[in-house]
Amino acid sequence: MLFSRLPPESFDQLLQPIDNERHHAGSVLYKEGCVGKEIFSIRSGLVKLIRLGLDGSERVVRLLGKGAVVGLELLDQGEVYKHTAVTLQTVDLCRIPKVTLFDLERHHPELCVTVRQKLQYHVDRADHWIEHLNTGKARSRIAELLLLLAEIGADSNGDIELVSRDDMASIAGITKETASRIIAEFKRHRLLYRVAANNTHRIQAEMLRELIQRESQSD
Amino acid sequence: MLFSRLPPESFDQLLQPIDNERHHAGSVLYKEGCVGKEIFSIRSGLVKLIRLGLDGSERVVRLLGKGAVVGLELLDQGEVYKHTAVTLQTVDLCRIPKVTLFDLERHHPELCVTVRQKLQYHVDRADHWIEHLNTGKARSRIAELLLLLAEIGADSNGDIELVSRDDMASIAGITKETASRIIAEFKRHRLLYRVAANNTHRIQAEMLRELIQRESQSD
DNA sequence: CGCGCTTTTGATCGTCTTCAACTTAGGTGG
DNA sequence: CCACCTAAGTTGAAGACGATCAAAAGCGCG
Repeated sequence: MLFSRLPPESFDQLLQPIDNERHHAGSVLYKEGCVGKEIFSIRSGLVKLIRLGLDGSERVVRLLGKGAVVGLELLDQGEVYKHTAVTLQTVDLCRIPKVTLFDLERHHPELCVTVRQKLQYHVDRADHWIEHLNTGKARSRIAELLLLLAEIGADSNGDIELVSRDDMASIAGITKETASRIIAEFKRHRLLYRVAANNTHRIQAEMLRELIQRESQSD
Repeated sequence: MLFSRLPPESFDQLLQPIDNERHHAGSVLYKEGCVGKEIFSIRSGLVKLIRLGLDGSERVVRLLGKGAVVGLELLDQGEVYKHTAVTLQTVDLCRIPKVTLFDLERHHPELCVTVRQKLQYHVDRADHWIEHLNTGKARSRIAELLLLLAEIGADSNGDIELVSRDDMASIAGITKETASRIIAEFKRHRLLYRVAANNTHRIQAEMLRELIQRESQSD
């Protein structure tokens, strides 16, 4: 994670502690516009970053999993968070005070590069979001979403936990009804099926990719 | 720009030069997937970053103007560019070899923070893109686009240079015909009008914002 | 078991896409 | 300087896709 390249003794005399925490699904890590002093490194589970519209509607702008760091905007850009961060599953994370990061950075300048890489990851994810989750027909977008979930949120078996239809809708820029219909269609065609009592699902990644290709060439 | 906080003498003995260049509209700065050794700091004019789809279609993922730096992915992330960068207008820029940046960074560790801020800017722009240019009805999106152009690309009079209908379409995730119709409608309602022989236009920012609000509450 | 919430499904409606024809603008060469 | 050519933009008509509204079904939980 963020500090994996630092020697253990660097942590001996920190002014503020780095906490490990476990959150259940639906926990709000922080809110858009609120002053904050902590960033979060995700050890496991999925977190969504959302923006609230004037009318109260929410738009998901990023899904982040293991290894990602959220709240980095606090470092270079003022004291308020730019998104609301909500856990989508049970999430294990480190809560890192911003001052702690500054402390460590003073003795380990190379940490700045690590942070930059974490930021670059956000850029890459955002670009991918625009290109794949907000482009093309609804069917393709949901297919892309399933592939994304498999990429960043798969368990040891490669299985995924589906997000709510509302979240799917807000991710893909469609309505929850459309999302529901498409998921139902995918299940009927066996592109997606449940493998446990909870909402653990398995996807046919290759067939989903073929579907995406078909949809785009017909346009 | 990127080096504004560095002392002038830092540039005396650089191994490689920093060039100032002027490009006309339609110039390709670099291509997605190509190995590159230079980043670009924009002094004036607009640049688009695009991603190419499997079918040859292009998707604009960012518009950048004065002060933005493009190609930063080379620093932390391998040697190839992740987008194709194309100038939309006459653009003045600095071409900065990546090794030069590393050189300078060695003697000026604070430069790393500056780079981080430039990256954070990309994240902010990408989030804004998702929230405003890829959400809601086509009319709102085009209105948002005009506001964006005014924000990052306005001249000293606050006037903007319109982008092509194709670019509008690729930015907002709609078709060029729809973009054309909406621009025509805006002109009819005097939300937008030409102020010179070239395509310099003036917008009624406040009325556009009202339009956006109206559209979203009726959903 | 009943309550509330999410999901599903259906029917209708509106927006945007698509395809095609036409117009305009810009650039080149006669 | 104008005729021509090509690319960009405009406009219309048709149809598709997704949104919307409404109702029913499924599900978790007290």
